[in-house]
Amino acid sequence: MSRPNASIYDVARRAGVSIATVSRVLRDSAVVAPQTRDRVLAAAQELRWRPNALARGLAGAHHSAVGIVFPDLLGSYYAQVVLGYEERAVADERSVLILATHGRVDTDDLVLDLADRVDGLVVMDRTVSDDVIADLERARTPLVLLARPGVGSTPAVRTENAAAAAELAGHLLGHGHRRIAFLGDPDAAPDVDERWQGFRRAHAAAGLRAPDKPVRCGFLASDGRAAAATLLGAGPMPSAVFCANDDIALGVYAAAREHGLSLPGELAITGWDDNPSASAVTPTLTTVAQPLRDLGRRAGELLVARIAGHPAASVTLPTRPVFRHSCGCGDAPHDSSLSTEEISG
Amino acid sequence: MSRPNASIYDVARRAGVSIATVSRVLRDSAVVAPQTRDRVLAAAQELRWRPNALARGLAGAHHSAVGIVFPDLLGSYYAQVVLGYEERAVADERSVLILATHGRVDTDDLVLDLADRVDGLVVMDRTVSDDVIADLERARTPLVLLARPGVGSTPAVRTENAAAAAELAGHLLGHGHRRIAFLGDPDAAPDVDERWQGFRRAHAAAGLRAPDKPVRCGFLASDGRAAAATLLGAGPMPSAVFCANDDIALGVYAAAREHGLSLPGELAITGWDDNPSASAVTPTLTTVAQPLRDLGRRAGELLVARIAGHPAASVTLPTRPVFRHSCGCGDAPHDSSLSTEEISG
DNA sequence: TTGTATGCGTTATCAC
DNA sequence: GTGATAACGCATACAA
Repeated sequence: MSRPNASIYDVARRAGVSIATVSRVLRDSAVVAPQTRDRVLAAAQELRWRPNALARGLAGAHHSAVGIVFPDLLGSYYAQVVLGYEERAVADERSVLILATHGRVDTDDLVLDLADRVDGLVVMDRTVSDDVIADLERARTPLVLLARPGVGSTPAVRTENAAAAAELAGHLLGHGHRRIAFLGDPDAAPDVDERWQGFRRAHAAAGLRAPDKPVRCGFLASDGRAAAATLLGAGPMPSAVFCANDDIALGVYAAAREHGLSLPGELAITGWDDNPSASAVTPTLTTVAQPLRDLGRRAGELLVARIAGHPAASVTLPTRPVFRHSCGCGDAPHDSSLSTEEISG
Repeated sequence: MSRPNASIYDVARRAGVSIATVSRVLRDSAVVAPQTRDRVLAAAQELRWRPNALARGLAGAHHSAVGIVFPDLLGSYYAQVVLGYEERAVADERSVLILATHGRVDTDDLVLDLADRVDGLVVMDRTVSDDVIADLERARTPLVLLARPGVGSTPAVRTENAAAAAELAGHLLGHGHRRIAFLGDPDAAPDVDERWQGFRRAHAAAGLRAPDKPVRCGFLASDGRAAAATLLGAGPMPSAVFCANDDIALGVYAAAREHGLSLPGELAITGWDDNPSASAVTPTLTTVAQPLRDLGRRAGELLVARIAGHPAASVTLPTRPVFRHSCGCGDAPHDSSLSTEEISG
């Protein structure tokens, strides 16, 4: 709204046509005589006219924009997902509005406001209350859930967690580990909860007893470091640590070194995400790769489809354990095959 | 645009008042009789009415939104800055639109489109051509530059680079290093260029000869790793590596280990940014801390001021070298004082 | 204190 | 092919 700019009327006048014609050439809809078209284009150019997005939206009943709500951008996870989403949205000629909830509590109103400015919305994790989700659905706002289970008829885009977690935990168990700590907060995100479930399932499948509860901590390296410091400082030491993500795992590396523990000999460690740094640290980190960028992209795709009125079904993207050195594997790290095929429905 | 919703007319009718009155209570502007106000509020509630953002913007000639253009969100840098910006914008009741340029070349049009949907714009690095910057200024779009020099009367928010780089390089020189490689691409970002200048200045000040040119590489750990692999594989080995950011430095750690080099004994390393992982790796990384979140916040602040019509001057935020172990310092890491006071103008 | 009327800059439905 | 003109939903002078 910075330009006290030319309007469609000015262009029409200068080109000697009506605004209807200007609108037509602008959207190259309908048939316009080539020479008329050229005159309009020339006039628009000379006046440096750019159609007003607000007016266009009001008249056309659409924003040409989509939104996404996420907790924050710390760590490598959200940034990648958001980037994939943005890419898809822009490819569809839509602007993307973001809303980070941080630790804010008054989030509901912000989300509702955001919803008023877009044609559709992607909501990650548990950033938005189920009440608001329901309100939005009731108001017919096209919605796609990301990294959280679908509710009602709202589709969700997710990555597979439980099976991969079970495979990874089973692998650790196979290495002979009998005291494996789980670092991460199942209540912090649905994904973590599913990893925790898979972790327990692997123990059960092996006829072993999993720890009663996880060692709860945040998603950052500093969180993992603090949690590990406590863990390693008291009580019976675990021989392995299953971390909810790579950042946490990296924090555990630091804590383990401070305790003079050799890795993976005295402490095996696994992460999740396959960060760029996962393959750069020593020992290289055994983790689970997941298509973060695609995750965002698919969410954008589903949303665009819903906006167009097409039905959209939930999708679960496959994940893949990547065995490197930190779990105790030797010099021949190998990748597992996909833990799951892509699932629709 | 999902709700075939109630309009201000519906609310007015239901409350038995005119739309002007509804508008008044909505913005609680002017004086409205308490009981009238209550009736309107009740009607709005019952109809679940939410004012149309497009219509509001069109009538009021503003978007209540701001935008930001950045290259991507990889690494820890941009994400933090964007987060700070978003926070500030939302505090001002503005939505934030993002545009990542990735490697795209047709960026100019996207930026112009974005500009049509916001009240003001922040542009990072060299994501936008100077031509477009000029166009935007000419069109009176409030603009703030971020992590790049100001142009004309457009204010910029930056962090100090040259002095801190000189201090850091001088420190390395003080440790006795005589072959220090610079890893990073001065052409990739103005900040990197200034670090390169400071790096050279320190050599000159010590009467020593700096390398003729930098070892150019991208911003990611993988880039640093590849560059370091080449560097360490051929020619005379440097005894220290000055990296343009922490991610690059982490990549160098990996390459150094593959070459069997002990750190920092056989190779000293410094980074930039003070990532969360900088203090978690072994040896802890000597780097330069800069207030990323504030950087974004200040940009938002300046932009909001400009939008309000206030004059806004450029700002340079202070940075601070953090000496840890990777540069060869012993067990008593210490922080330097601020490299600069905050500078306005 | 409240209502009337007009403008904001498009799109789209009609005629011509 | 092109031109009037009515929405679109709200804000706001101007009246009352």
